[in-house]
Amino acid sequence: MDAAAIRESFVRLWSSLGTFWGVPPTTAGVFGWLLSRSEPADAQEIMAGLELSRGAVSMACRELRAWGLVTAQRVPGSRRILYAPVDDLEKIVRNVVQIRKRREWDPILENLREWIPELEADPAPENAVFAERLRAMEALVELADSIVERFLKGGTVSNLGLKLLLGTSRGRGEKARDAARSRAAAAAEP
Amino acid sequence: MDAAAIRESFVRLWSSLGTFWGVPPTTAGVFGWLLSRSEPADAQEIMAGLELSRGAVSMACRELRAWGLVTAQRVPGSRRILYAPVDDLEKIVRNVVQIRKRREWDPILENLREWIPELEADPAPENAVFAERLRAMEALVELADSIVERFLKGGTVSNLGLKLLLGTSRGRGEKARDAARSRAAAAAEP
DNA sequence: CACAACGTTCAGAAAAACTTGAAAGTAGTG
DNA sequence: CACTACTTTCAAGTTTTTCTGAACGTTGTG
Repeated sequence: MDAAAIRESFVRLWSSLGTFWGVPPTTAGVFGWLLSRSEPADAQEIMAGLELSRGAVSMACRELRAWGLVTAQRVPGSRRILYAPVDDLEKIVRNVVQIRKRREWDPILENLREWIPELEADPAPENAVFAERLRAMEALVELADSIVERFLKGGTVSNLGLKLLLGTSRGRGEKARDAARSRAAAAAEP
Repeated sequence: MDAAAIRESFVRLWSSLGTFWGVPPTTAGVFGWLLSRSEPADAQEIMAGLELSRGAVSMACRELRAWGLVTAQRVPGSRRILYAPVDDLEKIVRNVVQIRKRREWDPILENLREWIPELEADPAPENAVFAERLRAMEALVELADSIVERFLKGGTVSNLGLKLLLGTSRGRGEKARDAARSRAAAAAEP
């Protein structure tokens, strides 16, 4: 498989990954395509490279800018805009996590906090189990929330990772992963 | 808002959450509906409760069983099957994470490991940036992988959470979250 | 064995999500 | 200001995903 084929597969993979972080495949594909190139590209190049319509490219780039995943720069003396991918992976993860948290987790927590007292006020016994489950859920979401919050505010990914990796009890047949782990930790903290 | 209305909103919320963990809304809705009840239910009740077709209920329940989120139990002396939601949140999270990891992350890692050496073998200089990005990505995915692996194999959620919460540097204006955190930690380790 | 009571399957309908392309907007230029 | 070179928008079309329902399979019963 040569470089061109790898690039193509990579873009395909990245496109299909879109669902995972909540954007349409084309949008994710544009980001992947940008990542696979060493230079920024303008809309026409993206159109040509991915066989997309002008409109699709425009919308994908807008979305990517909104996620903080690409930067746009105007070429002086022209209306052309060059798009470059943000390639700091940590920043990418942070942006995605932050936006999804706001969009998805925060509303959940709000709902739970509103529902639980109302359910508890209702004396019907068949609600007890439901209320209890909601309470457990609230606790878990709050916990997850504070972990994510801490990640967003502060520590680096590798920091976070190392804490977890080294701080927890060992000796459960983990040897196989040690090599990968060290490589990962070293590379993630450049 | 009375209990019935809360139940309804909860099911709606849970349905919309389906995308988040990778199942169709109806499937997620069935799980939410089961969670909102204190007793197991059979297919007919689910059909009636959610206005779904027989087929949809059957498929949703199969899927939920495959994810390890509901248990099925036959009523003795009848063909009827009662479905009960697994309500151990930690188990739920673990199952979802495990399945998604297998389906989505593992293939990514395999691809990266295959592509990187091939790209490095290609002398064309415009591949250097791409290769470098793939390496960074590999490192991050491997790190994430080992964290997830550890979570799947071992520590409890609250364990994991506490390690992170208490082990990392403090003093960045975190006071506001302390209350929520303690409640969460206490409730998650019953 | 035949019938009743359920569960399962899957081709096709319905709905949702995505993309296109043509029209409209805007910045540079002579 | 008129013209060109771009980008943005959005209604309509296309593709993908999800749901339905009728036909089929199984288990229990008399």
